[in-house]
Amino acid sequence: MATVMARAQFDKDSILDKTIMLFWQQGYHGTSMQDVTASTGLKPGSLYNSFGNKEQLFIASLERYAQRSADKMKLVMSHGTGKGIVMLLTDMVAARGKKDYASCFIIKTQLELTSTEPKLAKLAGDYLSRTKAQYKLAIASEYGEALSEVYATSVMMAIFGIRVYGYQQPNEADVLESLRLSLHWLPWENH
Amino acid sequence: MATVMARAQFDKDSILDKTIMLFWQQGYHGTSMQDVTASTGLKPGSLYNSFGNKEQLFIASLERYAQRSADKMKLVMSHGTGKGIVMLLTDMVAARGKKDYASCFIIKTQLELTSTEPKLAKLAGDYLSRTKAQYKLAIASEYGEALSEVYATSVMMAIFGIRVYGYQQPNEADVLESLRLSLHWLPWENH
DNA sequence: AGCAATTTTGAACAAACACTCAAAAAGTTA
DNA sequence: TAACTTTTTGAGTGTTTGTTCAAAATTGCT
Repeated sequence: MATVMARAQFDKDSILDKTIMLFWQQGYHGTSMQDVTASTGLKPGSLYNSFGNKEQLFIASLERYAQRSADKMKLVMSHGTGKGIVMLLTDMVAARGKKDYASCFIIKTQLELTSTEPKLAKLAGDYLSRTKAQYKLAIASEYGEALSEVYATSVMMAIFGIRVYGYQQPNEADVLESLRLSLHWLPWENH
Repeated sequence: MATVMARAQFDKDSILDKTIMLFWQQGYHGTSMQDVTASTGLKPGSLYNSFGNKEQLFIASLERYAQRSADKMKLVMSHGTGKGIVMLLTDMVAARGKKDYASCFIIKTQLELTSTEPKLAKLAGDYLSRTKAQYKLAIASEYGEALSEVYATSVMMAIFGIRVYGYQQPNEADVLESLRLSLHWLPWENH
């Protein structure tokens, strides 16, 4: 069986990076496949030939985004659990100021699609569960098993708080001070 | 000028209560006007004659929801600021367990529509700002002006955390314990 | 160069969308 | 009851939606 085939003329990953931005900012129902063809330059036929349909394209986008988040978390946490969490939270607080701020793609998916696209929402929920499990594991090794569940819960809730509160453009120092108060067990830098 | 007119055969508010449920659960883009006619029993003509268009119907729904939230907050806080906040947060944690849990309509609106329907997202953002301002005012009178900004920020972030984390169906006791730790200055009941 | 497989094209599709409107029905006053 | 106004009806508007497909172009291999 000869392996004779023509290669695609575009890079799937760079297409996904563009659809991530669309779905992330506009949501699943708020993004049309024509938005996608306009943004990527792909014709409908190529798009469907490569990615199947809208749902599968969304799943591929979400997976790529989640993988990147997980990679970043792993990298930062290698500096130590407490220090790593402080760095991650600080980064999230800083991201809030940027223009076109769009919270977190996974969180937005969970909120938007729980009722209308439960299959996609479950995907998002699973990513969030896995993230929490990773935090718990890391926290357990540095702060002990007993506290790890409640501490991991606190971290997750703090992340959700930051990501949603970001839209309000609150004072950065106030948010950081609030986090310092809430997560007093983390090794915040003295200021 | 004689006031001669036929009265509507339905109650606007009870129609709005039904559209609130639709928009709240499915979002703006995820809800079609046909969903609305199916759910309310109204024919398209009646619907448009009474509420204008989809955007205006959504605004009316959001306003009614926000008014109810504000009323409840005012009522509960009349028992005292600290006690009131504890009661509100405890209620939110309890709501998380119910089936068809759908976070908070206002928060979901902010996340879904910031990019595609900025006018509607701004409405939601304004409600959240007003809510925070009320918390700050109440906190200032019981805990002092100096702490009120950071404490109010903490409360808002805790609310966002609870409302999003609710989808994960976490252990209720863990969430409450995490809140007790984070908002240690509130008068939590001993347990 | 020539063949076979894949990819690209873009016009076209049915379904769903937000919304309209002329005619019929119903309500209010006199 | 009659006159007047508003409301209800539901088929129908044009547009946008997600998706398809036969034909053309491109690619890899011999």
